[in-house]
Amino acid sequence: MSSKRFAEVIVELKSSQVDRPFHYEVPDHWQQQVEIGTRVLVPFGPRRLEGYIVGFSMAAEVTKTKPILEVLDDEPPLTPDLVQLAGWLSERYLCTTAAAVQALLPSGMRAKASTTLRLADELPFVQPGSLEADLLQALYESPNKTKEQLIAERPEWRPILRAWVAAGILIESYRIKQGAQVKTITCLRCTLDATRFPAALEALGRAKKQKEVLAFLFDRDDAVPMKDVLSELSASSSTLKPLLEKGYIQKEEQEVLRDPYGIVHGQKEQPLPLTELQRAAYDQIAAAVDSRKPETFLLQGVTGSGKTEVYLQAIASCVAQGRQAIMLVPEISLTPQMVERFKKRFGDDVAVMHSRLSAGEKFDEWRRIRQGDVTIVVGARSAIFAPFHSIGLMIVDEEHEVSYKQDDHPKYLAREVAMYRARQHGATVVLGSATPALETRWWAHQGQIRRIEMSERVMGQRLPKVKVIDMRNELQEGNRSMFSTVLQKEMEKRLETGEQIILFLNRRGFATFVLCRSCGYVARCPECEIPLTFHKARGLEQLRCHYCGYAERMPNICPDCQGDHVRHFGTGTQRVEEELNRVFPEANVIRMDVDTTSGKGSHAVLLQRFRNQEAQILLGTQMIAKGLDFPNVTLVGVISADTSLFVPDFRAAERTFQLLTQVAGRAGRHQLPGEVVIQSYNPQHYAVQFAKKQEYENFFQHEIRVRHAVHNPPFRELTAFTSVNVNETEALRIARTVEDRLRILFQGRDDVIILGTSPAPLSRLQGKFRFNVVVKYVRFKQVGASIRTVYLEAAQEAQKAGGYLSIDVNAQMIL
DNA sequence: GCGGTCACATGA
DNA sequence: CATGTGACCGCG
Repeated sequence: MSSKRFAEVIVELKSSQVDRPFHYEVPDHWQQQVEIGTRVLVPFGPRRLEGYIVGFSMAAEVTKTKPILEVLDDEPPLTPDLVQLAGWLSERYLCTTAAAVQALLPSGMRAKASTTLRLADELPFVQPGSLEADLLQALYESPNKTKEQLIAERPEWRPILRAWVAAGILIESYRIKQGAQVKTITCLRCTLDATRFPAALEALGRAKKQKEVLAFLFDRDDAVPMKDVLSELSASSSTLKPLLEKGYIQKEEQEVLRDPYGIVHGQKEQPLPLTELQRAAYDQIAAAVDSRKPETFLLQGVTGSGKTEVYLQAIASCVAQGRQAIMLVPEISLTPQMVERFKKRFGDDVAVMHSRLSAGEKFDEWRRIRQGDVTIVVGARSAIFAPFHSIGLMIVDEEHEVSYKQDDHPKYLAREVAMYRARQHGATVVLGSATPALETRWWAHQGQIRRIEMSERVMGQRLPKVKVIDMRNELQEGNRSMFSTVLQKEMEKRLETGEQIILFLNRRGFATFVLCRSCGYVARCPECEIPLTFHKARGLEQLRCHYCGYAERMPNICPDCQGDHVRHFGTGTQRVEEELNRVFPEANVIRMDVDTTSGKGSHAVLLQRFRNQEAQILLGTQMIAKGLDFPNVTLVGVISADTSLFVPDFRAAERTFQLLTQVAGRAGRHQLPGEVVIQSYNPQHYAVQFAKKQEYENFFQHEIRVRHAVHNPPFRELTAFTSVNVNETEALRIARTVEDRLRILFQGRDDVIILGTSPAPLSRLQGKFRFNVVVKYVRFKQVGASIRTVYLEAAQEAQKAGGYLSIDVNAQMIL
């Protein structure tokens, strides 16, 4: 045998102190089974931990070692390229390798090792009434309790347990419990062959039902699910018992995959004919996939230009080459209709991945991918980690969406992960949007990305007419309603003709805060300092904090000046609904917001009702802005374009433009011409003006100059440190430490700008103080190592101070 | 991340 | 000195 190899294992602990490989001996009987990516159970100090093999080293390099205790899977969960990806994630987003590994595997993958205890023959002598006596009694009474359970019950038993194990009074053994279980169903099989079957049937005598069951199973070659047998023959399980006892039939467990969507039966849908523009886009993408060289496209197509059909056909051509494809969509647009479209085109070659699946369902979809049962994945952000072995194409639809940035560690950006995997696999990335992220459009301008434009709508419909209403004039003219005269008139028209209306409430940031019109008092959450929002449920007027859930009654008089002019201000969907009921009492309204769509599937139900024309007006927030397509909608109203413009965020203009453009795109996608009314107190703002004309390119030209002037993306990348602590001075101190160290490290570097310590826009969340330090730099490669050092050191100090420090590399939003 | 251990305070 | 408590050490 060649010289012994030792496994380098990353243990499942998310602490920077242990974020390095540890060496373990591979027992001979596992030599064949372990490879890079294998999940193992290893001894780690006094504990047993799950870990992943990330490499091997030779004996000479190893100083200390213990043997691997267990190999946890038949097939390694991670492929070597995923191990490499985990390494990259940890470097790019400054997280531990363990955290990266966890992000790229389905939740529920984690196994739990538990320790069982058995009393040896020799019993300990214990003082009656002592801790030891209690423990001994517990061990007798519930011998199946694990060591972990006992310690959780009475922590003071821990040292006794340790002593008894050392003295040989207790014998430990461990058991592994998989997180998500492989689901099995019980099946029945006839054990008899043709020679013994007649005799057995005879022997059953007058047991008619038993004979039926036996004959039924004898006719089948395969095992049949028990519940099918019972329902088919309308037998009960008691019929089976004698057959099992006689050994004529046997039970066996068969693995099944949970399939949350089911297989779509019937004819697979055929590809649709492509327009000239679609054909041109398809040809370029398919050629890139063929070339097997990594390449990224920006597919910039106006709403209704038919991007999805291009995606579908590009995926088909990729799959035809024996390679796999990943399609990312924003979580919100991962609707049943969307999934159905893929299932209809590709049948059961498709796996679906999103956050609303149960842990078991996720695990099973993941296994279908890993085992090669499917070639296509449709999913939200994390689907970019699908464990395919040869990816040909990755599509990021609506690539500008903020939801492509993960909000906890590792705070990855799906678009970047796609581009990294493309380099690993020689794959093509397609970033699709009508309103691309400014960065993406800029990279296309610079030539790093190839841009394909689709500027015409497939059906040749005209873009909707957009009117911008200056709300300041309305107020001057004495219209105190939230609907301008124009919007109200247009709505009346639609209600008469029976056409439908979508009302969009741009509620980002400041919603319905409560303000005293006499003294300016604003009701805030005592914990978070965030303006409370007004809610009305079952006649009860309440103020609630959107971040921590705090609630109080709506005050009648101002707590500050005792005046009686306290009003809720801004506009929430509920208030618009009330106003609608007042102005148009005969109209049916469907309201969609967090309150009405919390239940599972309620989102889809409401949309279906609107589609069935059970209501003339659909009223909602961002969640109705995209992906919707209703033939009978001819009017879209935006109550106020302003709210998102004044969010303290450099992307506010971009977001507002994108939102307004998307919303406007909802109108008139079919035969009927569409109209859009945007109300604003700042109608002259360029984001509003360019959205009105649906001019992305002009908006881009304008905004890019703004970004350049103030050194914001795409000219610099932003990384944000957030120091969090219940103690304000400590939070501030850590943030200042970060700032000071960064200033020292980057002294004299004009490619780096440090924005000093400032209270975070959400300065108090859940009773904790938050301070931000933001670094702007040109190339992460040139600053990453320094930022990492500062982060690791300061994070440790923050922990000592009872708080924590988090980091967001390439932050999309500073919160 | 966390169990073990060590240094030190507290109390009789 | 026994016992409790908090910091920190090191895991292969």
